[in-house]
Amino acid sequence: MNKYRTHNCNELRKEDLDKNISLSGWINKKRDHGNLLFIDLRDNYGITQCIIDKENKNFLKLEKVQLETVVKFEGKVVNRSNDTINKDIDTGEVEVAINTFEILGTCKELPIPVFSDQEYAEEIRLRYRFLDLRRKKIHENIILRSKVISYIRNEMMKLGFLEFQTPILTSSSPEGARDFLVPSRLNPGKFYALPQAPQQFKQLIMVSGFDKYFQIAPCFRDEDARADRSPGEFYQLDLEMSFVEQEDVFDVVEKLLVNTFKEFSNKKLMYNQFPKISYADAMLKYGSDKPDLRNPLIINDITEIFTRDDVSFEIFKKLVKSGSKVRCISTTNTKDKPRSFFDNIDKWAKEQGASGLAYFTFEEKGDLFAKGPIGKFFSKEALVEIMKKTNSKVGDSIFMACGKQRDLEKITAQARDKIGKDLGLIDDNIFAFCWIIDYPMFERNEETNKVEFSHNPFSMPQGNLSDKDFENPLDILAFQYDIVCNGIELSSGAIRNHIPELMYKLFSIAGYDKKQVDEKFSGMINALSYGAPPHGGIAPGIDRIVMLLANEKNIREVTMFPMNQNAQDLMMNAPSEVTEEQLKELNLAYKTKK
RNA sequence: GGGGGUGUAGCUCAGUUGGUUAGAGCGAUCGCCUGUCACGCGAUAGGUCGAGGGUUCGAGUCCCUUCACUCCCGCCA
Repeated sequence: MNKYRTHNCNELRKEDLDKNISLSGWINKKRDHGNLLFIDLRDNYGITQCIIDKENKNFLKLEKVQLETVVKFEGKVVNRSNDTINKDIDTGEVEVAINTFEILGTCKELPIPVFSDQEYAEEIRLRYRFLDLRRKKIHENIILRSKVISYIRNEMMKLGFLEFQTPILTSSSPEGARDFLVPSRLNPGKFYALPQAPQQFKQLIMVSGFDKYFQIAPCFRDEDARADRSPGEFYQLDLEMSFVEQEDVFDVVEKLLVNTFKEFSNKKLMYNQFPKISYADAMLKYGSDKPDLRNPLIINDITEIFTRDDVSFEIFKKLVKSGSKVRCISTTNTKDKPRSFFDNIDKWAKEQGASGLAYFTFEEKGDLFAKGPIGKFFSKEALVEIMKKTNSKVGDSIFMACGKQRDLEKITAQARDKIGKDLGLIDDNIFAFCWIIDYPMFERNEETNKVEFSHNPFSMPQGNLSDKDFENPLDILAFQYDIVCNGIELSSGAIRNHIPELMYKLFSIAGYDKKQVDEKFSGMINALSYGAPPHGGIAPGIDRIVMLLANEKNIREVTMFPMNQNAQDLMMNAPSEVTEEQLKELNLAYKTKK
């Protein structure tokens, strides 16, 4: 028999009445009636009410024991009278009459209570993460994460994928995020990098003939944190398949995600087959390549309106003449919204650094007219044209902004979210997935004016490219795709370029000559020239999937031991200083910043 | 690197126009209480008001600087 327990704290039922049992766990809560003491004993599995009274010689000692002390109780399972049954816990029909107890682990005064629904400052939660993790909600989130990962792993194996580990110490790559570097003791002056993703390795696995690979892969990027982005490390379901086209990858991932989300959430899926939206369409209609499709609002381009003679909104007309565009959002039946609704949105837009959002409402009093501060600048005919372009009717309102394309996309995308939320148009009980496809291969860096890879340099360009196509590299599309859910980017992937000559060509457009490519990507480019299968894959973010399933807005709520915004682990005290000897051994010296 | 928010007891927070000794709930300690499940009742302890400087007869409150945490922008192929 186990020394500590015969049952866990969620096991005892009516059938166990009169049994002599032992339980071990944490003292979750005490209710001390002076001569009668109730103790809720908690472990990973649940809670059992235990009871002792003054007749027992241990009563006075137990009365003094602190919350969160780890104890072992020996006692008898006894019945609860009908009026004292607790339906909120699984063991609520019985309780344990304590005979003896033993303290297994003492507990000092708590810096944060474990038994409480209160919110606490993150700093203290992270410092005492082991206490925080005892609390119900986050404890369940972490268990959910474990179950989701097991489920995914199981599904992947059923689909014929093999799981492989790839190196954590690898080489720095010139593209992408900032690397975490690790000095090499045996190779002075040289550094490993932690992988931003096992990108090259998974392609090499395909070249090695393994056909279908997956891994719950740690990825390391030294970039600043956000609510949905941990600093340091995160996990991806990294997968890659040989002899596939884009649609084959879509099939696998779509089924996997639909099954996973149906298994672990009661929320409805808006689409069982994810709609496919081209990058260009997404940028126009949603101003973003991660649109929240729960939000029905759509952005329209009405630049043309401002070239008409019967429109006299001179500020916009002038800007349009010098190359700016005008885009708008139409809201349904908002004519009765108070003035403050419109002004708040305009004010909000100014706070976002835009020049504001102009607005008016289509109204009819015998004749069609636009109500609002700028309504008078539009003729009836112009209004009809706007209604046509935006699919609006009388009673609807138009919010518009004017600017350079990129700024305009940004502010209208934010405005779409803001107005959608303000109008209550977003159903929180829905998951709306979509694919974003047809990403451009290259984009122009606005600062340097250089052509750069817009996403992954290893992606396969679309079409049979002739030399002529390379004269306009910005027009080349890639077999590159993202999955988005409720406005959160869940993953990105691509069909890879497995043809070395084509790879050199594309890299040359981004300003890398053959020698540089050979140096930087030696492992890959070399491998591709020894018989590489066509292949492609994707890498859904595990943390964000669990975040959506757990209905959390912050990734730290589904991460066991996260770092804070400054990439510090407050519990383990990382990063920390190292000794002179350690630095010397690594041939390192550092300069103080000043 | 930049912008916003927050910082008062171990924890969560209140603190009016600048005005006497800075409060509450939970937790801790002590006492009372035999059916609670957020048990109840009474008492006690617990504070460099994030830090530094300034204005003022007087600063938790106003001003400046700075630190920490957080959200956002940049960044994140």
